[in-house]
Amino acid sequence: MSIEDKQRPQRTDRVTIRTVAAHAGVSVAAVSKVMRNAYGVSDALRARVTDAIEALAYRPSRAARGLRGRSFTIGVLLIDIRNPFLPEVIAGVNGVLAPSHYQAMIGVSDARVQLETSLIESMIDYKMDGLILVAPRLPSEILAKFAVQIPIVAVGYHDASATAFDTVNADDQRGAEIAVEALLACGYRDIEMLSLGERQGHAVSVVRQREIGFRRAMQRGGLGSSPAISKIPIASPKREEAMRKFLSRKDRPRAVFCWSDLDAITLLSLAMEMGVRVPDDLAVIGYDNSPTAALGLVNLASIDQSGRELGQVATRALISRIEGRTASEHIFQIPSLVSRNSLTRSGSGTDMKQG
Amino acid sequence: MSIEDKQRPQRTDRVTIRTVAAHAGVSVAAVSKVMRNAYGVSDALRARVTDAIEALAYRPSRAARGLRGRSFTIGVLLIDIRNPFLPEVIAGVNGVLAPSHYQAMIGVSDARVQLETSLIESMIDYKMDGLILVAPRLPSEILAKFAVQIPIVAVGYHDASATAFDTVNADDQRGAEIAVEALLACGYRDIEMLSLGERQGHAVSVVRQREIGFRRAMQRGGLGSSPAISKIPIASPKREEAMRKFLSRKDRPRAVFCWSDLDAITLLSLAMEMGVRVPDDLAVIGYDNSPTAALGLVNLASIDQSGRELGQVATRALISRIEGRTASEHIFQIPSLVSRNSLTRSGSGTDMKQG
DNA sequence: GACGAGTTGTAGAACGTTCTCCATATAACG
DNA sequence: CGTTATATGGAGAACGTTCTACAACTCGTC
Repeated sequence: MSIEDKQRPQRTDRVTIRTVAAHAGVSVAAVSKVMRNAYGVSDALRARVTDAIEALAYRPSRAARGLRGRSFTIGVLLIDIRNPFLPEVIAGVNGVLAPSHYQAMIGVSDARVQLETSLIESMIDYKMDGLILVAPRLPSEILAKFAVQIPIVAVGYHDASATAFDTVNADDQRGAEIAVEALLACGYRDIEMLSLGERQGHAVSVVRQREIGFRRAMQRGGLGSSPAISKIPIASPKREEAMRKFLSRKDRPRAVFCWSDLDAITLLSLAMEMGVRVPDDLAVIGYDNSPTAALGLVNLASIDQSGRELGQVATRALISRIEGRTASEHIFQIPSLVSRNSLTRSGSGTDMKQG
Repeated sequence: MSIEDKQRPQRTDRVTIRTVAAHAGVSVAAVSKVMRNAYGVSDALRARVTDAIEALAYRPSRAARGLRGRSFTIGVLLIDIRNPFLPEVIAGVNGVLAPSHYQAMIGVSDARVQLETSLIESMIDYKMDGLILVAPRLPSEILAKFAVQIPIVAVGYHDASATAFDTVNADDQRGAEIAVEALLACGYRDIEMLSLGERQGHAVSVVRQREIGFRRAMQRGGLGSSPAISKIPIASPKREEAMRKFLSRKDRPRAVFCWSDLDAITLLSLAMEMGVRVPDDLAVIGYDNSPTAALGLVNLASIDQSGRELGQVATRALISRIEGRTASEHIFQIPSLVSRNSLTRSGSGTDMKQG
């Protein structure tokens, strides 16, 4: 039993930059230069190297790259993977990234601050080139601290005063206003908002922004100085319970604006079960214009904020930041209303857009 | 202008293993040993090092780790992020991983073989410790080739003869059988399956497996040797078109089994729009038991395969493989029926489980 | 009091890139 | 022909870990 017999695990001897260099008869540095198409490479050399790369099917190690320079990977952090709005954002990100040499790696934090922190740290430790955080929970100061180490773009995070990172948002205040205006236009006066009962809802969260917009539009419409906002728990047994309670209230409002389709759709469903007619007894308007809302069976009017576009814009912003921009950008998108039967019987099918 | 003036970008001098070693007054190797809790560390040394780690808030670089040893990251590859079945799998994966020191990074291939390949390669290049592929499109030989380089567990990929990687599946044949048996039990005889029109549907795909199960159960029930299976395109304009056509067919069957809730729900919706009553004119049963199916508004009977559990089982299998197992495992889960109104009026609410 | 066995710590070579200098070749110009 | 600029290729030091050898030290034990 010689030492050689210690079977090295699975040494599938990798094709490294050295292999390529040897095969092409040039130096390692030369290959690296070609890869990064850096300055100082003749056409002849480039050809030789690219041929060798092709012939050997060489792929640079992302781990090694990250150790020294770029990893050509951007991290995307999702608060939650169940909300149908988020896949749209991913689709936007992937769409922009596809033709580039960047790739996206996604982490899911399940809305837990601790996991969120550790995922961001991991992504930094992986030397990813930049981060897109979708609706992060962490406070702005902490994000700023991270942003020193890695370019960051936050989506669905309202902090236009942040200087260390960029933000990309739909104008959630305006979205809520549009919702209220639509309800007013249909003649409803007794309107309430169903919002999210967060443990720690900072002002930066989209939910709070929608509340602000709701209040403002209500006041502007002359409907009292402190319009009613009910908080619905996020977890499943209490959530339905709260909705049922809402639906069976004697002073139930005539119309309701839900912070998310997720809630609006469940509400619609419970309403049907409990014999509350929509929109005759209760008009409902949601947020996100999710695929389910568009189903004829559901037919939920909703505010559309095009997650896809948000993802695209965020990705472009991130890349420009990776490539050197230092001044922060804060981009706003204007949402629009998609009117459907839950708002008014006549609203069926027609998508009336509003600026 | 001296050379020093060339502002180094953002040198946030990182706390490295060397910093920790210096702070604790020990060697780099000692710190590494403590990190990996390797053999040959005294309690005193361990204490000194852990204190230093704590004090400096040291985090090992994942990039550097990957270069030499483990990266403590596992990659999850999703074919598609829109199918509501997939978030469940992720939840299962994250649940098992949470207490460990592993972390999941997710890639989304959008069902494109090329992107799938390049994502797998990227994950290998990142020196991830293992891969969970959910419903991959690549042929078994290619997966086997990858499996030489990195431990792989495939979920929703029926190849029990694979020796290079593990598979974790719900028994999709049995699931389809259960669906057909339920329809038969309700007295339906004229049954058709709505399947997926894939470009390249290999036998390993869950869809084909469900077709096989469908055929077998139909034959066993004495309903002809080649029962009808309609293929529905996956892309959006043609998809609805095909469903409308199906619904308006003169020889439309009395009951239909859909390969996925995704299709079943859209079908339900279109049926309502076109005045086809469910289940009176047409009974419908789906697959996946997605959250939307459970809505009172939708009330779709469906085969439940617990994506969460699949994710958990796959993760455990992967970890055991990472830690040395070489014999391949092929795990099967038995799905169950969740009966609802789309199957029969009386089915409302009660979840009748079947083995 | 020499020798093996066991324990604890360290030096230093990987790992696969990037990137800063530096060396050489060629061109341009007086 | 000498001098200077410019283009092209290469050497070799990082980057932050892991991990194999090996050194040093402590005990028994003969």
